[in-house]
Amino acid sequence: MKLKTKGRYAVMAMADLALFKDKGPISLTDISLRQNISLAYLEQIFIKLKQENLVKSVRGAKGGYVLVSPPEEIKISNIISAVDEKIKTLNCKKESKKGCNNKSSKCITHNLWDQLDQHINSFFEKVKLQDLVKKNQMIER
Amino acid sequence: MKLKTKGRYAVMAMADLALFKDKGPISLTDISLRQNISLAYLEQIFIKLKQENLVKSVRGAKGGYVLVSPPEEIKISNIISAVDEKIKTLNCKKESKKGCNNKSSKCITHNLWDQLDQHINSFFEKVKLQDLVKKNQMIER
DNA sequence: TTAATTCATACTGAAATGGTAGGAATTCTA
DNA sequence: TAGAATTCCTACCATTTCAGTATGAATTAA
Repeated sequence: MKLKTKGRYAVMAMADLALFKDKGPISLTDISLRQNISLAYLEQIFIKLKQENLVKSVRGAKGGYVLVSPPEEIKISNIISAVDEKIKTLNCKKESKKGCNNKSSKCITHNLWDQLDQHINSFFEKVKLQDLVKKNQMIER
Repeated sequence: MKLKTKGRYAVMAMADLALFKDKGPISLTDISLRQNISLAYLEQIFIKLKQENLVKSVRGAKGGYVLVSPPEEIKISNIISAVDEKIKTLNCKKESKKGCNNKSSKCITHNLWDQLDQHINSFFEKVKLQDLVKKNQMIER
């Protein structure tokens, strides 16, 4: 079970934005350099973050991205789900795939995976962007 | 973030074993039919479960597999890790890959992922095989 | 002896992942 | 007003990983 890079990078980039939130729009070039993530890839990620209204963009030279809300209001779950990292450890319910839809309704482990999903989601719900940056506040620059 | 089939199937198969634990060795053919998992795939899975001493095998006709410990002593975490579903949402620490090993030691989100891993693992630690089967006890035969 | 099983290993098709590439649109600034 | 710095958009692509198949043993109960 692994997180995908998109989810990770999204959180890292958002944390970066939070860290530098008083410096006006932050360009993806900057984030790319600081976090060591390919620019083109970041662009794709930010399209989604923008669609979900987590960031807003400023186009043109001196442009970049800005957080829409203060870091203490942004949940990690928002970020992860924005780049569609589904926390869905199992695709059981809907699709009558192998492994579920046994003779007798739900498969034995169905509830387990449901609970796991909830468990993970609740973790991401609890943690805010602010929690990530407060320790790193003055580390760079 | 998704669980892989190997982990899922392993838990399902173990639950099946637990459900029929008083019937002597259970063949993979049976499990395959009941849980609707390919036999050959189950074989691979059980090699690992055996290596980790979660099941023991009885070879030859009328053979099959038996749980080594009672279901109330088997943690889901044991099963999952046996088939090497690593709960390692990030490969940050060791390999100096992109995303970590920034200029300044750990990446901003490093701790987050560590905590996530712990969170998930603790879930799997808490749940025992017995918890899965008790509700299904007498459902099939 | 034969059928039912576990054991072992190699192979494979398809899908997902983790990006690149290229160019267009926008806007600040010199 | 030109050019540089940016976001925006979309297509493409190379690996890797996944989820299994396939094959052929070795073992043992009946």
